[in-house]
Amino acid sequence: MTDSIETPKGPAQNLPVQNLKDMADLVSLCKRRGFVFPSSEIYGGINACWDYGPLGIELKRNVKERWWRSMTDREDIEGLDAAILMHPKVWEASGHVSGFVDPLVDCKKCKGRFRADKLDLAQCGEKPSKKPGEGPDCQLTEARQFNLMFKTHMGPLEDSAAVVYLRPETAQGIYVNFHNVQQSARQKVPFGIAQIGKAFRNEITPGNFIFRTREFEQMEMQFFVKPGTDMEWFEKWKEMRIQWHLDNGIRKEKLRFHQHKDGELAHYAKAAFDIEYEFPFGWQELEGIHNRTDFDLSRHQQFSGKKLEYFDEQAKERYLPYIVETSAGCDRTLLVALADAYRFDGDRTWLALHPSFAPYKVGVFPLMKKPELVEYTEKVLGEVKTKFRATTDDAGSIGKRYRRQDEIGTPFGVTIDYDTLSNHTVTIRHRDTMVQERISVENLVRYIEDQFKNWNRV
RNA sequence: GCGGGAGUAGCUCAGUUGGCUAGAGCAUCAGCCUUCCAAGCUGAGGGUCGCGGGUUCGAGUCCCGUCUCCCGCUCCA
Repeated sequence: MTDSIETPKGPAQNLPVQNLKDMADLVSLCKRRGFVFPSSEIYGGINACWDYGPLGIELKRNVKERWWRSMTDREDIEGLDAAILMHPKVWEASGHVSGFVDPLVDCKKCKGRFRADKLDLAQCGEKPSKKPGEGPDCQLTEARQFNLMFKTHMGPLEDSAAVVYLRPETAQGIYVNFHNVQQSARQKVPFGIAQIGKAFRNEITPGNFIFRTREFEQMEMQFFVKPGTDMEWFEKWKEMRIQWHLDNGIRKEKLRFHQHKDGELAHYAKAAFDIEYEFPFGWQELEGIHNRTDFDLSRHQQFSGKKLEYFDEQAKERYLPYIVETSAGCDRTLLVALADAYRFDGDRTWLALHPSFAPYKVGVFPLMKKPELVEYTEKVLGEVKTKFRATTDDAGSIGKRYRRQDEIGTPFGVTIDYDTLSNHTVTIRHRDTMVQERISVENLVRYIEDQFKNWNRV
């Protein structure tokens, strides 16, 4: 900017920057600063349930907004918000009633737990050369069924006829609305339907903070394509999805694809890739891209008795579209944003969040708590707020206030001092570099806008 | 569900062989000081010591029960 007047001395710090090593540090920061709290904490908490606090919900809304725009800004994608409670037959058709059940056995000797239907692939905890149950000391329990769907009752009477499930995935809401959306939005195949919503799974072992919880939010997009073009679209969406994460500022070396081999493929999938992120607790799935073929539509066609075929006017042919699915965990995307942004240089902790994720974009402060400076601060804050979510703080030293904002990932600090009163310039401080510049109040908003446009993760 | 670990302030902990009104640091809040990078000064708020029972003149401390959380074991958003 041409109106840059001077660059005051930055702090003489050149400490090596560390990234997140221990999830406990992030959990602690999240609680301390109001991103994520343990659910029902005053009652001792409840396993693997978490509440989003004031900053957490802003971050989450930003994640969802960015995903939603990336999808529905496209002419060939429509939005949807289906109900969590669906007709019970949906889950029979989807295969969840019969297939979403894991029979498990425990070994009392080696304390291992195995899937009863996959004992052949497992090994005894004490004698790896043997299969569970075949070692000398194995003491396997009876197989027990774990259905991963939450069940409840529709209506006040707990009559078995009225059993309904909390949806274990949002995708089915899209499939059953395929015709409604296609016709009302006058879409032609290929096109997609995007949805963000809660899903519920009675996981056997949840954990790792908000990584695996029993109640979670998915961001799913189901793309309906002509059979035969499915693999082409599959490849396209794979690339687009990983690019999205890169555009969010996630470090490239922390992301990778994991291809599902034949044994790993879900019952519905012809091809599947996971986008994995390297968390402190290892490489874990962040998003899945699946070629679900016509499995879902054909099953719903079969179970509902309703034709779900699409008539292609141009080719004059009728077919059941294939589906390419992109299914991202909202909470996981948020966790990746936080985990990837965590920085510590031995002294200062900050979140190098992408500006579009940051709960606050700007903090505006009086250099000191003096009436004339506070007054001017209010004025600037009001101006900045017309364009960005912004906050202020006048408690403690200016350095302390910078640190507070660093910890919650606010990209810019703007400070009003006595010179501001006479020449209407302010100091603007960059979160990641701590570099300061002097610019005029007049150009402040435009300057920040430009910075965001050309944002590069440090 | 099984095994292991842990519950004292928002966080990290101290609390003697059972014994004064349960403490400290950090954090928070109020004020002071400070013209640009935390940790300066004064003060304040905050705990039925996870919960229930028992032993005792007296329990954070001993005994019994119970709950919850954390870490592993199969989970694919």
